Amino acid sequence: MATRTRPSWLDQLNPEQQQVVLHAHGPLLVLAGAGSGKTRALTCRIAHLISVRGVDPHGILALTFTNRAAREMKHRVQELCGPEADGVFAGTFHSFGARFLRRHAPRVGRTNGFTIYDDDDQLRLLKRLLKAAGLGDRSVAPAEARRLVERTRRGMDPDAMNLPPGLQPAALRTLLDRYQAALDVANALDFGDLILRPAEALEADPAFCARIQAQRPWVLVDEYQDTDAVQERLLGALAPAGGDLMVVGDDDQAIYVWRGAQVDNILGFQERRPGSTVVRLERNYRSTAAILSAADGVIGRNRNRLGKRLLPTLGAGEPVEVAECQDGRDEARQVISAVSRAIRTEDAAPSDFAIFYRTNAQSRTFEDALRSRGLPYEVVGGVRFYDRAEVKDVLAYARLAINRNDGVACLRILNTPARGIGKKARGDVLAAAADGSPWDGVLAMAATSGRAGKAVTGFAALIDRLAELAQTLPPSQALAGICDESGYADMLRDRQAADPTARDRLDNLQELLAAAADHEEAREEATLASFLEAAALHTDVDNWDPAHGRVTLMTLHTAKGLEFKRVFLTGMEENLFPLARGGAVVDVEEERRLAYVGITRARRRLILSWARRRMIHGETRVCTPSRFLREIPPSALKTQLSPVESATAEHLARRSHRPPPDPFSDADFIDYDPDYDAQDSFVPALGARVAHAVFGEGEVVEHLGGHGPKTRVAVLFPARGVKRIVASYLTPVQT
DNA sequence: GGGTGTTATCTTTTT
DNA sequence: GATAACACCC
Repeated sequence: MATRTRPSWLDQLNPEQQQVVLHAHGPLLVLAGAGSGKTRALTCRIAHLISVRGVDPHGILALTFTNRAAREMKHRVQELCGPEADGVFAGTFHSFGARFLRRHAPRVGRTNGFTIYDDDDQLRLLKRLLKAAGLGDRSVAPAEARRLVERTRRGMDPDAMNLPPGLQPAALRTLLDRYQAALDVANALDFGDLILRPAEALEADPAFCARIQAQRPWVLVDEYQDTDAVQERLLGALAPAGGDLMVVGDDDQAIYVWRGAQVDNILGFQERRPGSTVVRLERNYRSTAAILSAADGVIGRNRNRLGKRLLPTLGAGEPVEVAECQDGRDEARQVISAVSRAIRTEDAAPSDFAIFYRTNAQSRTFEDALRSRGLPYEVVGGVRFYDRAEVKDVLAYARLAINRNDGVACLRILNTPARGIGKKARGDVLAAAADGSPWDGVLAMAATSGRAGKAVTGFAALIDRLAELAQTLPPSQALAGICDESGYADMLRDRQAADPTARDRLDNLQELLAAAADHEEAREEATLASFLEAAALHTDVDNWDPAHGRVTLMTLHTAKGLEFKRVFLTGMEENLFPLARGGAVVDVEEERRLAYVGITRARRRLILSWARRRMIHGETRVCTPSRFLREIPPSALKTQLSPVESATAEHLARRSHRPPPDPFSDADFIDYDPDYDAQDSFVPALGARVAHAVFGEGEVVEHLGGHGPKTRVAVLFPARGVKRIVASYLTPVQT
């Protein structure tokens, strides 16, 4: 091997990081605790492959979950080895899938101009299909239908699912078929397709698959703990068993299990890829020892984890603080006062601060408080810019101009602004379309005389004119033309007197045009189509930049992967965090991992707040402090929690002093502590699908006795055989 | 057919 | 508290 000079940055890495960078060949699993420099190890490895081992950058594929993470990774590789890094593909799973499919569209029955249906598009389509199937009214909620679609994508069988009362497996199959057919007619693919279809295309043609593998033999995956079954399938196709696949993850930061991520991917990696190397990164370079102690105290309560240390490299730092507040407004007041005080007296900058919360609804009180104090702030997440109704409407015109068969787009703007195509005419259009696209219905209706026919003719002519714009003008000008020609901008202008939001909506359209202009700057060959794809795959955090110099407000989920000097973790109350649904906490361990993610974002200062009363769903509720507060070692806290709090959370305090059993002990049978999380356990029925964090998913084959959460059951795990387990260690698999 | 007002519903996290 | 579906009136 032609070894070039040993780069100086290699010496700045710790031995484990060096091991990652220098790893020669074969599968590599990196278990990286929070703040352990995993991105550094990842980027240095890529740089090392290129500049020392002489690997062709085009042979490197780095997959992440957000565009922001991908951009940052690429940027850092460029810093290390210069413009050579340009050849590396660093992108999200979805952007990789989209790019792959543009190139190989015919393999999945599409043309390369296919449209991407986002969540909202998917929901609208399902809603229409449900209505057409007579399941429209409350028997099957569209969101439920979407979950079922996603579940079948991950390989589940409708017959094995727990379906809502109004839906038979056969009806679900029909629905799925119609959904698929509608996507086919529309030349559209939904988010799930962007990953599933490439996997299927590769699996279907071994020679093709081998060619792709040879093109990009180096595959690196970040945040591996959040991959789902389909993503794992894609990775299986992209990297052969003994191939150079590197995955980096932290089972303690798995916060998307609710969305189908399977922690089993990371837990079972070594088994699936024999001969793999495992490296643990446990030295933390981000946070003070006090913050790490808090993080460790909380995550240590989880039973289902591989178990990692967080070794501090910094001093103890300031103790972690807990702020008790009277209500949500008081909480906002206290938090913002602390921010403002630190800026005044401690030379802190607004961008040092992050305010985290469990649900988006909590952001408002903080926004109000920040605004009245005149502090610059930025809310990241919530309603995505590209999900705002007016933005989606205008983009729907663009989509329809490019692709007349985009049914969701067509129906969305058929009568927006109002042009005389009401409920009746809309029904006629759909009837005329039959199994074809709604546009076929539009053309059929346009051929009729009468009032509706005339209106529809006008609509068809409008779309033809817009198509002309779309073909001849750059994206920003084409969109400007759409706002004008369609009458959409006029509609908003007319509404300004009556509707105070109309002004904001007009501003949003201006912002859309600006975003399109930015896109033109950034891409060599910017087209309206490429802008639409970027818009569909864009996330809110992609734009976030500490250089904006603002206080950052975001949910804990959005915070993953980021770090801040000073962090406020707010709403630390039972039922809010951990969040309860329908009166019960669904998965405490996942909530706890979320708390762990939040705590470990903080570099220097961490303040947790809780309110005695809080408005929830429009009514004031009395709250008790989160059990997670109790789980922080008292030695890491500035002030001890008051006795009142411990009285209200007595049972939580009691259980929190018991060490969790080791989930990896060799004992075939795991002992049960009745006080521990009893309220979160359930007793699965015979034949029920259940999940175990270590063994994965299985089926209950026998009841072995015991009562309530103590019930012991035998579970058949496809990969591991039959295990006898106490029910409380199992979670139901939603079907 | 369209626009307005009312009611009902449901509130998590998102590539 | 906010939004969406719904009913009613023009």
